[in-house]
Amino acid sequence: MAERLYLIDGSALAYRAFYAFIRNPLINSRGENVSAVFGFTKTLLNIIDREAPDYFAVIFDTSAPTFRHERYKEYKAQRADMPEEMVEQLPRIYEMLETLKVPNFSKPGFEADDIMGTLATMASKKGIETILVSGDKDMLQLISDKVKVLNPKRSGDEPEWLDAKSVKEKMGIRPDQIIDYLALVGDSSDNIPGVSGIGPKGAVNLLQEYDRLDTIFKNIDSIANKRARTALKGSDESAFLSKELATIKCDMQLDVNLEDLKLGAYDSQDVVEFFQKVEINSLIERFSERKVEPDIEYSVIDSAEALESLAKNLYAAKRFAFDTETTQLHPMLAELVGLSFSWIPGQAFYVPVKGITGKYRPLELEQVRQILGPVLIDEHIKKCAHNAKYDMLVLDRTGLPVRGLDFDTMIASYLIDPSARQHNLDLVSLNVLGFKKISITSLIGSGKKQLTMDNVEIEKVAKYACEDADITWRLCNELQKQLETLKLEKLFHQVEMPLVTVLMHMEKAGVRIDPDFLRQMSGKLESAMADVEKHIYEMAGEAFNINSPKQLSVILFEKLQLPIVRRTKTGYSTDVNVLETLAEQHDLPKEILNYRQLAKLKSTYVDALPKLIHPDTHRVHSSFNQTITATGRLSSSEPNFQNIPIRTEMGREIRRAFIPRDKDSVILDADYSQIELRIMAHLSKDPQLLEAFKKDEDVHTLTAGIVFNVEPDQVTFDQRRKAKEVNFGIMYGMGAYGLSQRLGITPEEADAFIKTYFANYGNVQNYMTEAVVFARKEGYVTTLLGRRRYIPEINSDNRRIREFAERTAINTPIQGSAADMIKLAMIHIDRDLHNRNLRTQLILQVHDELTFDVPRDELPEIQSLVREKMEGAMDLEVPLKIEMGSADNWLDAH
DNA sequence: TTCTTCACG
DNA sequence: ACGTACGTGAAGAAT
Repeated sequence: MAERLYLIDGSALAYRAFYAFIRNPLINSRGENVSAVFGFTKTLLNIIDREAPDYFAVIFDTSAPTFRHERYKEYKAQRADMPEEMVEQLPRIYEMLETLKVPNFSKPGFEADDIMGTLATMASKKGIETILVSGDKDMLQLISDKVKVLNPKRSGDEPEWLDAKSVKEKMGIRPDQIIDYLALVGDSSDNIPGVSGIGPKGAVNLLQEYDRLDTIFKNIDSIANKRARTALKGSDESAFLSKELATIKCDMQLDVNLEDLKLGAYDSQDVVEFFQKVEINSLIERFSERKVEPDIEYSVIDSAEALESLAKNLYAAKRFAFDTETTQLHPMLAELVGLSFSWIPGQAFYVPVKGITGKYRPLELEQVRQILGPVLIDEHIKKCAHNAKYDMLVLDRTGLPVRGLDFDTMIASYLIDPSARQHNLDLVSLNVLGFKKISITSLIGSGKKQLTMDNVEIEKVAKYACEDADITWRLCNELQKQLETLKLEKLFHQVEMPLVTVLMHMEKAGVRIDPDFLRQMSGKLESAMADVEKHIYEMAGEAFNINSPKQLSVILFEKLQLPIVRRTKTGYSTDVNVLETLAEQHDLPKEILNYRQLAKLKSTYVDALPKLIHPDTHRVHSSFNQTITATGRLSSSEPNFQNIPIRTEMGREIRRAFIPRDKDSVILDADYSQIELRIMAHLSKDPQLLEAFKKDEDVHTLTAGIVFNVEPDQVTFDQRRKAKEVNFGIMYGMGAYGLSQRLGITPEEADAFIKTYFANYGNVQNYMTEAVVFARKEGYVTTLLGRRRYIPEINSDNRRIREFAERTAINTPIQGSAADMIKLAMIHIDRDLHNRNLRTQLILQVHDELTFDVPRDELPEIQSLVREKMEGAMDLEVPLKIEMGSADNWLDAH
C-alpha cells in the first residue's frame, strides 16, 4: 500500500472545535476558555490513532492579506472578526502542536488551502497518497487518483470519505469541475461573487452539458434555459474572476521536505505539563505514564504472626491510611475481599480474606476480626481513607467497626474544588501527585466479562490494594497542606469529617417502605393511565408513544397544527410550560400533562422503590453523597430520597409508604422555617428583614405589603403567594422576565415589583452587589463556614455566561450556608443519639429537613433534642425556627 | 451516551 | 438580537 500523507486545515478545525462548545464552553480555573484547545486536540488524536498516517501536518491561515485580497478587494471582506475568546486559544493550539511534535505550517500571503494543494501535488509526484482533512467544499477541486478528502464530521458521526467517484455521486460533477462550479455559484463565505442568478442546480446542469466554464461562455447563445442564458450574459468577467479566486494554488515555493512531514516522538512529561497548564483533565490522564518507583515495598499478610505484627505496627504508627477491596460497589451488598494499610510513603500491606489462592491464600475472617478489630475501633488511632463512608459501612457490616476517622481524601479534594465533577482516587492522584494508578480494568477487565475482586489472584489484588493505601496516605499529607492554605481546615475537621460517620449511620439505617401500599397504588395508577391513554389516542386519532417527545411533536405540531412555542436543540419542546400554553387551544395537551404526571409517579417512585428493598434488612438504603454539589449541599441517589413528590395531591400520597420500623415507633420530621431567607437577612443585615424575623413575623406577608403597597393585615392570599415568589426569585438573582413568567404578569409589572423590593430592602441589593464584586476580584465566593466555590466565568466576555456566574455568586453563599448549618445540626444530633444510647435513627435529610425513625418512648426526649440542636446550630443575627411533626408515616409527620 | 422531561429544596 | 432563577437525580427515548 502506498504511503499516506494527512493534511489538516488547522484554522477550520480550530473554529469547529470552538463552536462545538459554544453552549457550554470549557473554562479553566483562571477563567480561560480552552474549548478549542480541547476539541482540536481530541480530533487530531482521533485521526492519528485511527488512520496511522505515514506523514502528517497541520496547516494554518495567517492574518496577513493574501494574493487573493490583492486581486479582489472584497475577498472575505464580509467575514466577522474571530471572537476574542478564540483568538486567545490559537497560541495554545500552536504550543500543543509543538509539544506533541506535530508538523505545522503557515505562510503569510497564502491560505492553508494553497499550502495543502502544493504539498499534495508534491506528494503525488512521489507516489504518496494525500488525505486532505477538511469540511470545505473548495478542497474537492484537489481530488485525484492520489488525493482524497476526509470530512471528519462531528464527534460520534462517521467521517465522510470523498474521492472522484463520490464527488460525482454527491454533486453530479467531477472534482476538476469544482472550480468552474464555484466560478458560477460563487461562495458567500469567501465573498466570491460568481454569476448572480446561477445557483447550485443551474451550475451543475450547465457543467454537465458544456463541461467547462469557457465552453459555457463560448456556447452562450445555444443555452436552452432562458434564465441561465440571461444570467450569464455579461457575467463573464465576474465568473472568470471568481474562478481565479476559487482556484487553489498548487505550485507555491515551499521549503518543506518529506522528512519535515513526519510526526515526531514527543516527551509525554512535557505533554502532561502542557495539559496541566491549560487544565484539561482527560488529556492529562491520557498522556500520563505509569511510573513505578524503584523502592516501593508492598507485602501480603499471609499468617497470623504477620497479622499480629501488622496490628502492633498500626498501633505504633498512631495514624495510617486504609482501603478495602470488595465484591461490588453497593456498600450494603458488598462483601469484604481484603484490607490494605499504609503509614509510610511507598510501603503498604494487604490482608486478604477472599480471593484466588496462588502464591498466597486468604486469612480467616474471624482471625482478622480478633487481631485487627481492636486497632480499627480504637478512636485514638487515626485513620485516613478515600471515600471512608464506603469502607466504614462495609467493614461495619463485616463486624469490623471503625472509629477515629481523621482524613478522607475524597472530601478534601471536594472542599478544595467543589465544582470538579469527579473526586475518584485515580483522578485525585493524577491531579495532586501526578501519579497514574494501576487501572481497575487491567485487574478485573471490563464489560460483560468483568470479574469481581474475589475472583482475582490475591497476588494481583494485593498490588492494586497496596497502591490505593499508599496513594491515599501520600495524598492525605499533601491535601492537608492545601486545606491549610485555603483556610478550609476547620470546615474539614469540624464539619465534613464528622459528617462522614453521620451519613454512614443514615445509610446503614435505611428507611422502611411499605411495599403493599405501593403495589396498591401502582394498580390504581395503571388503570388511571389506561383511561387517559385511551382518551389521548381518540383525540389524536391514532396510537403513539406518549412518552416520546419526538412522536408527540408529530401529533401536536404536524397533525394538529398547533403553534410551536419553543424549540429545543433537536426539535420542538413539549415541556410543562409549552403544554400549558397549548392547553388554551386544544384539550389534548391537558391530557398529556395528566398522563405524564401518572407515568412519572409510577415509574420513578411507586414501582421503583419496592425493588430497592434490601433482602436482609427489608429497608431501602439510599446513598447520601457528600462530594457532588457545587454549593455544599448533600445529594441523594439510588434512590434519590430528596425528590419524593409533595407538591401535588396524588404525588404526595407516596409519602404514606415511608413508615417507622415497627408499631412502637413513629416518624418525626423537622424542617427549618424559611432558612434561606433568614440567612439572606443575616448576610445582608437588612434592618427590615432582621426585625421581621426577630418578631417572628411572616416575611412573605411583609414583602406583599411592600410591593403591593397595602397594610400587612390587608394582604390577600394571592398577594402573599406572589410576594413569596418575589422573595425566592431575588435570592437567585431573577430578572423581570423570569418573575413575569412565574407570576403570569407583564415584565413591566414584574420590574416594578423588583424595583419596589430593592427600594425597601436596600441592604439586600447591597449584599448582592458586594457578592458579585467579591467574586470578580477573588474569583470565588464563600459561605458562613468558609466553604468556597470558584466562579471563573464571572469575568467572561460572553454576557450570558457572565450573568449566569453573577447569579451563582449571589445564590451560592445563601444555599451553601444553609447546607453548612444543617450539617452542623446533623452532627450534633447524631453525637447525642449515640452518647445517650438512644435507639432513634436519623434516616433522611432533604436540604432543610431532617427525618427520624423514633421509638415512641423516646419521642419527648428526641423532640427537645432535635429542636435544641437545629435551632442552635449557628448563632445568627436572626433566630432560627423549626417546624416539627410526628405520625406513623412521612406524609402525616411533615 | 445524550437529550428531554420532571420530581424535590 | 438573545435569553431569561439556583441546586440536584432518574426515567425513557433516541443516537
